[in-house]
Amino acid sequence: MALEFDPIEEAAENWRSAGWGAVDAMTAATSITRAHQILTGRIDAALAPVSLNFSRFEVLALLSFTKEGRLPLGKVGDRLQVHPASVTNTVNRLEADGYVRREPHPTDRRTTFAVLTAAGRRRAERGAAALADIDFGVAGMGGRSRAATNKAIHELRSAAGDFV
Amino acid sequence: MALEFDPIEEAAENWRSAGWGAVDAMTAATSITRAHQILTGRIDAALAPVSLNFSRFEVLALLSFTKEGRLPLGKVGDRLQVHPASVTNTVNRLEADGYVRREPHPTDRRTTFAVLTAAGRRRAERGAAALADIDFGVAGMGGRSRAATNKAIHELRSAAGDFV
DNA sequence: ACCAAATACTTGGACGTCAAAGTATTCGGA
DNA sequence: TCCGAATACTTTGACGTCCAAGTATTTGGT
Repeated sequence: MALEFDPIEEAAENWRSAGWGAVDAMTAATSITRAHQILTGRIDAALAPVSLNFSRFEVLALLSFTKEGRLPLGKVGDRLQVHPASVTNTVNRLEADGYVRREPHPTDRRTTFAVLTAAGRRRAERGAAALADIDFGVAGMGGRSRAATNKAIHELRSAAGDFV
Repeated sequence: MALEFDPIEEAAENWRSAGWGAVDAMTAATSITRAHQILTGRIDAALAPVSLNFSRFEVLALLSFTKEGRLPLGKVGDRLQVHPASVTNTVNRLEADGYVRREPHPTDRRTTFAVLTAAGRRRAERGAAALADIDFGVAGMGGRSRAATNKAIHELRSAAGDFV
């Protein structure tokens, strides 16, 4: 499975040879893509025994941080930065599993709340423990590297307009 | 769309308050996830006019770096680190668009080559130009940050057994 | 008060990814 | 030589994501 060489380094060499430019940018983009792939694999594996995946866990965690364990679906999408359709999908599944339930907004009938159930709150805690156990998938990355990554990506997110 | 605060920083605070631990790891994982989302969006948008996406472009680029513009499907998967089924899928699409064609291996009938066509080679070059134009999606990230990210993720990939 | 525009969510469709199973072929030890 | 194990790819199916369109409701300007 493991190659004898670093495939990203190899790609960078080829890129240079072809005179294609933006090599460091290409390397950064490819690295992030691969990192994401590694993390997703590890995280989903760690959450599977708790019958969650990262998206579902994120919703439960977000809800558990609110005062009342409830949030309009739209807010969930804003906070987690995912498409409204994805929120609907994720909440459907959480609701089917009994971790969340939908409730109408008392005055604005367009709005629906996702409300954490007791089971959902327990599930969020078990998920958090499972993720902490595997260091959120970044095992192998030193503390200094994590900080550097966070800082670098903070620049990217800022430039992308994630926040003011 | 843009929030008034950094949602990842917010999550870290909540995490800390809840006493959930591994906060820096959580932040790193979340950052990488978000970075990937930003890059994917930008890259796919840049490649759309060339009627490619990142996966398809990667295959064309990889083939164009080989001596004869051909590689067994399995090797493609190894190099790009994607599932065999994804390679089949991607090559199907490239073949339908006339950028690649399948050819049988002369001696091992289990093996199939993906062979770059002339149109495919041109398309790879246009794709590379389009990506260089947008700095592979990492615009906003300084050179120092890109290098730091590459180094940090190199650690992660190494620990994950990506190469020897 | 009215009605077009904005907002909130859901639905349906196109894709991409991976896992598991299926088919074909080659390898390697008894 | 034979046959089980390994290899290479495809197929099928479960998911997750986004976009575009559709429904319902509320806002806001006249």
